[in-house]
Amino acid sequence: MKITKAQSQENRARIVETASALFRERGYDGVSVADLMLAAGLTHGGFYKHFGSKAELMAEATAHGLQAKMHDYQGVDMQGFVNGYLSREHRDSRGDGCTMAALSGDAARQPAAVQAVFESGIAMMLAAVERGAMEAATTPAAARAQAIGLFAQMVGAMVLSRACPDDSPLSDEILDTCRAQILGALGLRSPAAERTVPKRRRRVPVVD
Amino acid sequence: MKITKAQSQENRARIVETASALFRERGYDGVSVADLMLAAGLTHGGFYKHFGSKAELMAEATAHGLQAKMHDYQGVDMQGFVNGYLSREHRDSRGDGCTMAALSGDAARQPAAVQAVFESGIAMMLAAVERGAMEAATTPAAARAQAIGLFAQMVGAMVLSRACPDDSPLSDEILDTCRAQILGALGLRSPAAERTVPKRRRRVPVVD
DNA sequence: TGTACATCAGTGAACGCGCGTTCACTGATGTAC
DNA sequence: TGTACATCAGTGAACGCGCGTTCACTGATGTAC
Repeated sequence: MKITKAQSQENRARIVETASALFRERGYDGVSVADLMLAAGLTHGGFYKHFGSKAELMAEATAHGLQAKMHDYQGVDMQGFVNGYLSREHRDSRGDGCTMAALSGDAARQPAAVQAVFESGIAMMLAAVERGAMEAATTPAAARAQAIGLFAQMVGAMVLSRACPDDSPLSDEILDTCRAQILGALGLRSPAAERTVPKRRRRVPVVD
Repeated sequence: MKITKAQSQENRARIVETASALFRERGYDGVSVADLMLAAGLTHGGFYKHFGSKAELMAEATAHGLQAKMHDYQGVDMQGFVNGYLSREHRDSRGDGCTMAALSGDAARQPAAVQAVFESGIAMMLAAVERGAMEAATTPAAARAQAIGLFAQMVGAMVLSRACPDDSPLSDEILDTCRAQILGALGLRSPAAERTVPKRRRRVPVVD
């Protein structure tokens, strides 16, 4: 029953990937070690040959999920990023989606190691959004502030829309409104149906 | 060992209030019925004299928490609301804070009854913010869109800042930046220390 | 108003169950010669 | 290149523990007369 070194590393990687998706779907506490190992095609006893504890895997799977998503976003422009992020598809497939939107709420109650992973994940994501916002911004500081504001709004919109029941009109409204608002602020357009999209109107400072 | 009707109702109310705070602090799954009843000063067996199941209490305690916070916000102006919401004190006291920021992430995995409570809570909150945004907005639709965008940003900022470890500079930066940005968008000022607060600069469309 | 008794909120032990983790065992791999 | 054997990833039963929920029991309340 011994296995090739390569096979073992493959198994380990599969456990991490499976855990990353399952944690996003069901939360850290919603996935047992036995559940996870079954989903990875192994028996639960072998888990501790790869990881010291479940908490250790939580940190590693979270880091993996954050980095994998960053990699997916390579080469995607701001318009595609915002449209994809604030889509119904993203809302309805937690296991494939953004780790921050899926697990930030849980992370606040997890060990410091998990929170440290989140912190660096947020920093990475903000740096990337900041780069995307640079063209429209006047200064680096303005680009960073805009990146933080935009990303906070995107995460908040996703979290709130997911807290609503299935087929909630409010859930859709939150996504659609935030998407239009963010694209408007970046000087971009929504490629999808032009809905009731109240753009933030520039207040005229002189007249009125 | 029988108790006055009034005493019993008081006990029930105390269970709901205690649960509301504990759920916000530790998440729905982080509070056991025994924990909760102990915190309410009772023994765990009596729980089922008041509630059919833990899930039933989850819905009721969530509704209570949402309504209690709405009541607290009565008569608070937008500036006070935004400053209080995006404060370190709010970030660091989950049990006393906004139910949406504390439990939206968990709600997505809870029974439909809990999600329905969240939906109406979000609707209530958005209606209130919408009223507060009306003065600065040009149309009702613009006020609603702004309310949704603002609130999503506030919730997202709180959730992300809480996912960071204690004493994280990034956690502070997220709160400070979003607070300044939102107050700026509403034409208000931050009363707290004027930090590295890059206000969103109005892009000049003609020159450059 | 006073007495007799049914009610039922609260108690605390007990239930079955799933959790994270441990452990003795297996047997193909990979190394030493 | 062939043989002998130590290694160790994977197995599956077992551990103690805490969970949500049930239940027989208690005894002051609140009602019926």
